Amino acid sequence: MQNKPFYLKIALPVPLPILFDYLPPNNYLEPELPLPGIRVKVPFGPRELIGVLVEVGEQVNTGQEKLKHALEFIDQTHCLTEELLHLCQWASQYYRHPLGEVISSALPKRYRKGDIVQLDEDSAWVLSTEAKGLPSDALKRSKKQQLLFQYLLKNDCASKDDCRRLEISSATLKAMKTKGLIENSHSSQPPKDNLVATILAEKPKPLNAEQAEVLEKISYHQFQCSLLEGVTGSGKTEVYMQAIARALGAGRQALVLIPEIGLTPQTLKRFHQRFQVAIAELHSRVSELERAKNWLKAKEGLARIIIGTRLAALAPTQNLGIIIIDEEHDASFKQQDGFRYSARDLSIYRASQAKIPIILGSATPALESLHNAFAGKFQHLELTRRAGKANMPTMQAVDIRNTKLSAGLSPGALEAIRSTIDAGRQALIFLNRRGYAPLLYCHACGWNARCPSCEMNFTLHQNPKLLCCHHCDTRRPAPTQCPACNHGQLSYSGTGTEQTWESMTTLFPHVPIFRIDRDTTKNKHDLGKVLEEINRGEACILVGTQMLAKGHHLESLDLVVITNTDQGLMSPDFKSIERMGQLITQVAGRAGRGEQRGRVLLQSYQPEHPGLQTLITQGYHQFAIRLLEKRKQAHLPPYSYAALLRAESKRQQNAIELLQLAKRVLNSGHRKNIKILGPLPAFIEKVNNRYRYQLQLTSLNRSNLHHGLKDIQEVFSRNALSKRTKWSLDVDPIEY
DNA sequence: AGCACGCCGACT
DNA sequence: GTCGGCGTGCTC
Repeated sequence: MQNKPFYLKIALPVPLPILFDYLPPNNYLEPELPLPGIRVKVPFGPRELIGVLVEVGEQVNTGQEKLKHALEFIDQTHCLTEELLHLCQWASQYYRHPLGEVISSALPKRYRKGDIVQLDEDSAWVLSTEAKGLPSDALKRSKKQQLLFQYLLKNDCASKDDCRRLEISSATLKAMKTKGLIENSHSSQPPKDNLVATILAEKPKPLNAEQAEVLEKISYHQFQCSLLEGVTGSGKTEVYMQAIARALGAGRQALVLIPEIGLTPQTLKRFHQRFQVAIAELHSRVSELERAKNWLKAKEGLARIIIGTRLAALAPTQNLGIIIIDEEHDASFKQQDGFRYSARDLSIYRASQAKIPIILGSATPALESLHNAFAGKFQHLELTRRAGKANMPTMQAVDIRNTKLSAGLSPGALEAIRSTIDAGRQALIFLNRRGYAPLLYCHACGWNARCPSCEMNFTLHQNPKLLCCHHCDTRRPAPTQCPACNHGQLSYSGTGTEQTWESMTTLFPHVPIFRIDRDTTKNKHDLGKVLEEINRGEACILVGTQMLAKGHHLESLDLVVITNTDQGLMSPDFKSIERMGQLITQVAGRAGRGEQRGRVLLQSYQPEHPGLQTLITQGYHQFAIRLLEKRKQAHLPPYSYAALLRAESKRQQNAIELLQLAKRVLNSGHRKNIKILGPLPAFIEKVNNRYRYQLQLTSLNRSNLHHGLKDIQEVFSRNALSKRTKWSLDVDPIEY
């Protein structure tokens, strides 16, 4: 028995920036103190909650009379590893978010509910005695059955992962089981050593000189952050995989983060084909149970590669050896609500703590990353050549001033599309606008269709004929006459994907036209199917939004037309031009991946815009250097630290007043070195009947800003208005 | 965040 | 008379 009384300091999933003190459970008589990281069930007001033990203390911060006994310890050993608990604590501080909620978002739902998750005995398939006697070509009538049969003749058993890699479906397994050819074996997998032969399922591809040089610069025995800047198609993935292989060879695990959109079956297939180690997937498409199991496999070190989206940045590991962040500039690495963390930045900190290498890869690095590379904080690695015979596409601005556009396309662009089709190749029309037209109005009285809850224009959709608000979910039937003056005809202006698609079918009646946007690819399989169809290589025209911009390999694509290039040049958000450059470069990267040189046309009303010109003539890297120079002059990130305080309320005044309060807090405190901008209305001021305002804070001194944020939170915690008004803090925002 | 408590308006 | 609107306060 313990000779001193002790108290449990517990993080609970409530939005309060404190730990709660509890007495140990009544029946707790163990001689040992409980370990931080275990889950605890506790009474909390009128309800019961699952929390995580963060500390065992001898003092309490509250009156003794308030103390309650915890109900029970759920775990025997830690649920959150020490490393992960530390990471959560750091993130809670850095992003000014309550620890309990940070921890809660690190845990899979099953764990949050207090479930005990168990791994089933790793079931593997073996041949039945009967099947062992069959001749080796016995199953030649079924390709997949034959494949597994042959595999099992050579190897004794096939695990789930093996089946997955061989692309054996559950239907095939079921069929073979019914026929009595295979059976389940509960013998656990043979322990694998770390010889390259047992890690790799296929030979690595030969590297070109650049790739080999880059790979040699990764060091494995210390913290090292490398920015791998490689043009699209330069073979970054191959570098990742070979770097991962080295970490695995040293008996360690690898964590791979990929943007939401890039996590396609094809990407996963490449990893499964290359490695014959257990791979745990962690992303929102994995079921809750499976996610909990994969999480546990990662924690136990059973999964050697953990691959997933942003949420995998908080996956537990046993002995992590390397982290890869693919497409590190991608916005999906930043959580945009609740605990607003950057999976990239969190991972960099994680790597530094674990003393391991981390690779940030992108063809279009974020300005912060480039800045860090130039400043020597990151190792800057470059891949400048496309693998194989592919060349970089040529880019060209098309002046559309005083030009008659049809379906948003200039005569020159149409001509280019026609000749691409005539040559039997494919063309992509890129426009970032779903629907038929972004504006429906009355030519007679000037009425226009507006969403009543957002005060933004409705987008006209034609099939089905609806007015849709792209900011909230409001949709309603499109009127056929003017609701204001009863004029019989309504007009529309602007062009969306639906309209472009329609015009293309009229202009090119014998050419297949594919529209690819959120409306046409509702479920995940749709996109895969269309891409498969496209990659058969026949001449066709694609009309698509951002969905098409990233990651997909389009072998026969020669021409890309970007119709509304200027969109990114006019936004008040200083980051929007950076995003525009990234998007254009990424879309352009879709073209000319085959042997044909690709061509990109950028339609613009300001073709002489210096930023656009730099991008076109000198490429993304020079474009980025130019933008960095401008940011430096304006003391904007990455040359200063930024945070955004957002407030929203049905009452406009509440949102504004709360931000004014925050402003007063900063002004009256000793936080002289924080620049305050606002309260300003958000880019879209009203969404869903709620007014949104923001206060933009920047400082040359991070700790100064940090303390300012603390002051604001401190005042808010004692303020009534802050309870009536929804507000949030965003450290290192990516959207303003 | 939840959940209880408490104080006002329009209903069977 | 009560049902339920949400403003306020508390959670070890």
